[in-house]
Amino acid sequence: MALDAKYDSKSVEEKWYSYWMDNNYFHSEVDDREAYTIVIPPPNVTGVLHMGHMLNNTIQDVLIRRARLKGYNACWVPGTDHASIATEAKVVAKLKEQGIDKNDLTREEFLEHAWEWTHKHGGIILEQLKKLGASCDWERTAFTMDDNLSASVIKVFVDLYKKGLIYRGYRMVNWDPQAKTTLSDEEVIYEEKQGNLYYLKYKIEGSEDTLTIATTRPETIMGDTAICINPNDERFTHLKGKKAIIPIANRVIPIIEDEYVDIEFGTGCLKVTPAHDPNDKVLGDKHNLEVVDIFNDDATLNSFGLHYEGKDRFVVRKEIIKELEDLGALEKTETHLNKVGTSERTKAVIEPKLSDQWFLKMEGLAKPALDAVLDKNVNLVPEKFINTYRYWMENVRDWNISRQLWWGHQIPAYFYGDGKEDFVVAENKEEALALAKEKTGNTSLQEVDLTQDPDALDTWFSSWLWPMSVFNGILEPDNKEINYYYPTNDLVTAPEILFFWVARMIIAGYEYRGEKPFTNVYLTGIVRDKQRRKMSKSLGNSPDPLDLIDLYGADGIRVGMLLSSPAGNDLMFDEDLCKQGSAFVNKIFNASRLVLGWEVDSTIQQPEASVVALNWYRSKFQKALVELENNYDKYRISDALMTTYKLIYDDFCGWLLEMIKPAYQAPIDAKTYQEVIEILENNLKILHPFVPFISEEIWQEISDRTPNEALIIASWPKEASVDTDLIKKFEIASDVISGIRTIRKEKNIPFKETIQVSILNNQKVDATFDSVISKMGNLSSFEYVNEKVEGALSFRVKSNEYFIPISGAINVEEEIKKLNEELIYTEGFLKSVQKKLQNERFVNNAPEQVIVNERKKEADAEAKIATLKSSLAGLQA
RNA sequence: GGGCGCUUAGCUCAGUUGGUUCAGAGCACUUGGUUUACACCCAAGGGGUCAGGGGUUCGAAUCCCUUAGCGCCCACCA
Repeated sequence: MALDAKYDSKSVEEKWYSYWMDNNYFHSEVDDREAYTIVIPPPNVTGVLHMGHMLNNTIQDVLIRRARLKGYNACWVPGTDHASIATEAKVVAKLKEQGIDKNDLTREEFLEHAWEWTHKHGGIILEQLKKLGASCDWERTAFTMDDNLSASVIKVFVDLYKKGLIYRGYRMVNWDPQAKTTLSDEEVIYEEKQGNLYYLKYKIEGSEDTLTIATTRPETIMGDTAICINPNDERFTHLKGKKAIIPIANRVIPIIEDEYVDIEFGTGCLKVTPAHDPNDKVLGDKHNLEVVDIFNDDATLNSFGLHYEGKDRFVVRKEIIKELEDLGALEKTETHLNKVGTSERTKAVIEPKLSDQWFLKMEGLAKPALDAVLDKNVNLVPEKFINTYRYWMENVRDWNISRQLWWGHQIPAYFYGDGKEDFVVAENKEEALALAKEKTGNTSLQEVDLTQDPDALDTWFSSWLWPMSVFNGILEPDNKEINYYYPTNDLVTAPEILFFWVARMIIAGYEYRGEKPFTNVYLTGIVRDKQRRKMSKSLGNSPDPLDLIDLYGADGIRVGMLLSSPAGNDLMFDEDLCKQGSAFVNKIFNASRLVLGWEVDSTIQQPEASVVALNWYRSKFQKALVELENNYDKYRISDALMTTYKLIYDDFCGWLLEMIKPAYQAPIDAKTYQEVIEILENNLKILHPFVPFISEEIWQEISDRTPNEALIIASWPKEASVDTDLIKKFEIASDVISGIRTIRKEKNIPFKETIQVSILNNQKVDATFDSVISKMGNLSSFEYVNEKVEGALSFRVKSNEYFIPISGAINVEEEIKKLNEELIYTEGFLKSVQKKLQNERFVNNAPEQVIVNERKKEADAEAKIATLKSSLAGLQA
């Protein structure tokens, strides 16, 4: 049973992934075990894997694999999101390349193209996840536009409408002029941009006076319907009741008064453009102002823009300033830093726009979801996000859920007339017709008289149902799957979508099942490059994950990603971490190769050193197991990995294997071999969540396994007691070994040359690891003596003194100097401890345990000083 | 403008309710080592006045105040 000399990640990873798939280990069915469920944050159906997905899905796979080993019925549901606006934008762009304009297509034709695109590119990302080792239940792969998921969305819409929570309203919304759709507030990203503040002069009607207003948007003057001043502003008392004339347009508008105006800002005069600014809209409503919309859907000016008609808003801004300047209406221009809203998807500058849209009332819905997090029924990890979540929930505004897009779930509202209220909401046209007849009393209405609202729903209006809809829990709320798998356990996602998605899933969960959708939310950080820049396609600083997998192996990348990614902290991705990851994999491989290469001889007695070494390692393993449990409980995945890493690298490879290793080409005794194999198997179990491929490979090399015995479905190591005493004793032994090594190094004694070591006998010396010290130090003898060995090199561990007799090798001067330094330090240390103990307030106030420890330190230091002094005396004699 | 968080070794980060180890880890670095599983290795070692200042305390990286720098979220000041 020999392993190849070199670990070949590629063939190993392909082999075991197929094996796992063939044996259906990833698939979960309802059974008697406790369920452990994760639903994937569904990536865009036409997206490709990026580093963020790598991090995110590695964490999910670690959690799901560990749960599987711990005996849970682990179910990780994969799937994709139709990503309405993003996908539609891609399809529109692709059609444009082919010379096709979306506007020339019917909805049906466009959707055909979109589906074609989806079928062609859809699911690539899921195939990529398989390369990473993701153990998703692929039989459950869902898509937000699958029939039952779509039906769930429509059912929920109709239900919320019936409950009076969804309404249609004419409101100021965020308009994306590139995608030509509205967006929710969350889809608008505010960016600070250096712009200008323009001071424009408006003439006062019937006089030669002017007033000056400050604006960042001079191109909207054609939409002005008032000038507003603060009634308390004495500078403008003379303007009250007057009218102003818009330059260029020469339209007369009233000067109104409102305390909303900040006297300090700009000139204290504000132009009011109700169609293009949310604040101005509020003012307009209050003062009954006219609303003049000067933009087309693509943010070019319409006929109200006069001679600027058809030109883009930013072009007009430049041109109109020139014209105003020529007219003498531009007083001055100042630079001004302002926040510009841009579309999350298209990056276009958002235009506030008045239009009829569908909204969901959020306030009442948000309450249980807020409480759930505040009461820790849903845990956010790290907790710092609770505040952010709370603030958002407490100030949540109605959600604009309609999009002027075709790709998505079409809103189930049917119009039968031109009036604003001439519609009904129903799950299908048939029901709609019945409702319309009832509502209008017009029994002659036909299906052809009904026109479905052309708008689609916001993507997040389907993904907020995801944890329920993937188990068909909306359409069949009592089916056994939803009852079994819901609520899910952990959700692993990015903080960027805390509001978009996480908060809304919690809301939907309580509304539709009266129960949270998940118990824990692990929020990952953003993957950045070494210069702290966010990894993005446009910057070109993001490596292709598949290239990385080729280079370092999936196991290596997983380790690399996890090594430095505490929850909520950004991850500075560095390929060196992947190198470290693959080095670790290599280490595991080689250590296993060593063990599995040993020839067993059942006639050999088990050496004493092996007995104690194995006992010691089992205790270290148990200690690590406890630590792991603690790390996992707190979702400290990188700490869990580090605990495992150090156990394997240092304790298993560095110490245990060296301690039990037979001489070169010599066989090993059967008992030690059997025990080390058991240990190796336990190691593989705790390694498996992090490095699933190499661990399965070694597991299967150890012996022939049936499919029921694969590592992926093995059981987590049993907990046992930790012998802390043994661990402490070993620490002393390893210090002794280090002491011997140091002297070997200083005196240039090669390891192959055996040496003698003596130890000054005292009651405190413990002999448990003597055999190990002998072996690891390559000692010819390890003797207990009752007197100092004259003329030998010495070193001390705790209050024990060790001697290595080497003829003529001692530099007495140097030794004395060294001992003196150590003595001075120890005496100083003792003094500080004693000072503390003599301080009454310390003794009275400090807890018992602290004082006991201080006394122990005192005693140890005193003993050490005595040893040092006697050594010095010996040398000086 | 409001809120939250961060600042500990060259880098990335631990440091639980103030008290076991003159502050820890991994990586990087320095020195030495290769016929013995692995140079993707082994051994040894250097490196921090815990951002600055002040305070509370017997005792502060940890609690309080303050200054500076950085980051994130939210918000309709033209």
